[in-house]
Amino acid sequence: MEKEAGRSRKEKALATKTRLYAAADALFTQYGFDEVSVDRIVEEAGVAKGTFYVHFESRDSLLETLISDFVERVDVDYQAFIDTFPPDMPAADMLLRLVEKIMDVILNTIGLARMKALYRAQLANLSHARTAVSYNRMLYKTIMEVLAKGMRRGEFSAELALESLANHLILAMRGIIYEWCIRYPDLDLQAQSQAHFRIILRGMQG
Amino acid sequence: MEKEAGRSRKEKALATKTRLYAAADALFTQYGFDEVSVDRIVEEAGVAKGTFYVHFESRDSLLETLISDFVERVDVDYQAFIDTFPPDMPAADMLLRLVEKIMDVILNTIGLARMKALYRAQLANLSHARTAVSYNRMLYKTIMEVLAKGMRRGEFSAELALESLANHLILAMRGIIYEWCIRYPDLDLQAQSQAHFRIILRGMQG
DNA sequence: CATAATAAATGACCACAGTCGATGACTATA
DNA sequence: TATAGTCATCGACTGTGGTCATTTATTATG
Repeated sequence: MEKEAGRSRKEKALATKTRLYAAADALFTQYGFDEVSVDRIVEEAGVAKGTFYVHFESRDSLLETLISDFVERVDVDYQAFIDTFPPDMPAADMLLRLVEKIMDVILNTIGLARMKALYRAQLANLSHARTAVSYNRMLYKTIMEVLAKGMRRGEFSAELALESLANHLILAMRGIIYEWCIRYPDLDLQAQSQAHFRIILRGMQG
Repeated sequence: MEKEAGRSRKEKALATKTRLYAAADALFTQYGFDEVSVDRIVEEAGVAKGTFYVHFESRDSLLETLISDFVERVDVDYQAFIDTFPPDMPAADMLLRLVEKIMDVILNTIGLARMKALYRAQLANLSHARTAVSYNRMLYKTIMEVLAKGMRRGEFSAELALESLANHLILAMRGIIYEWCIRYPDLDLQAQSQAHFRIILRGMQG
């Protein structure tokens, strides 16, 4: 009885959270991100406003979760993408192609509005530790793999640690994307990212 | 009469705007940035709320202006700082020292809160074209100068245009600062920026 | 000088994010 | 079964950024 009943209570709570999540997801997709209020979400989910804040820290944090989930789902493709390259392709070239692919996804699937909202939410966050790092762990892993391959072939300077290199690349990507967000439409994301990464990869080579 | 009277009207308007600006500046400095509401600002300035929006597009835009002005005032130093270097110092070293100085100012003078607020405001902006680019024109000019010196000495690859190089450096700086903002306190701004710029500058060398 | 045009200033108003004490359905214990 | 405790839920409430029709003071025109 203890477990049965206990689960039932938590189950209901989880169901409520899921309803809120689903409602928000649907509304955000249908309308913009700035167009959907918490009031509208709770109305759609059929719960009171206070309930929202039982399950989510804030509107921004829900937004962050939604987008992170979305991005994570997309991220899975990258590994498969890398596997289509000829094995003798230089790691630097692989990374350039990977960056091109990522920017393509950002341009055509994620979009400016979502990206801006995500970056803004992350800046608003006070307890970011988890989210900011984890939302593209998959990507990080993929980059590491390519770097390791290049390292084995002696394509990169041995002075720098693998993780350090990966961090620099991720950091650079975020930098370019941020710049794109605040300068749109004056910055060509593809051209700029390719040029920037060519410089960075050159600087990493042995 | 036309000019006299006309000026009088605009003078009053300007005086009101200045009062708002000064009140906001004082309040923002005294309390945090997130702690000061428009209501509080207009109360301090002794005007109605609507008046605020006659003179400023939004709270964020005022914030942006305030911080930009602050940053611009600080920027002036950089030129003088550069001039203290021995003339034969490699341009790359100069830039590394410059970056160190800038990050020092960000860490010890501007601070995390202001920086976060600025970056968030820029992401919220819809008509960014001017601000985002202009708020560190002085810095841009300084970097260009150092780059030009290095270029003349053949320290950088001739393939890349001067402006393009400067843009990459500015972009990288913003990227690191953004990363610092969202990962604080897990990221050492000085160490990370030095390492990152070493890579980039290496990638730019001929 | 009277009157029309202009634009700065106003403050009631709105929608919104987020809070918190109250409520009552469920669970654990006797 | 009775009782005490817990916790998801509620919704009225607060403070916020931003709007807008209206008022008020100044300038241009007859």
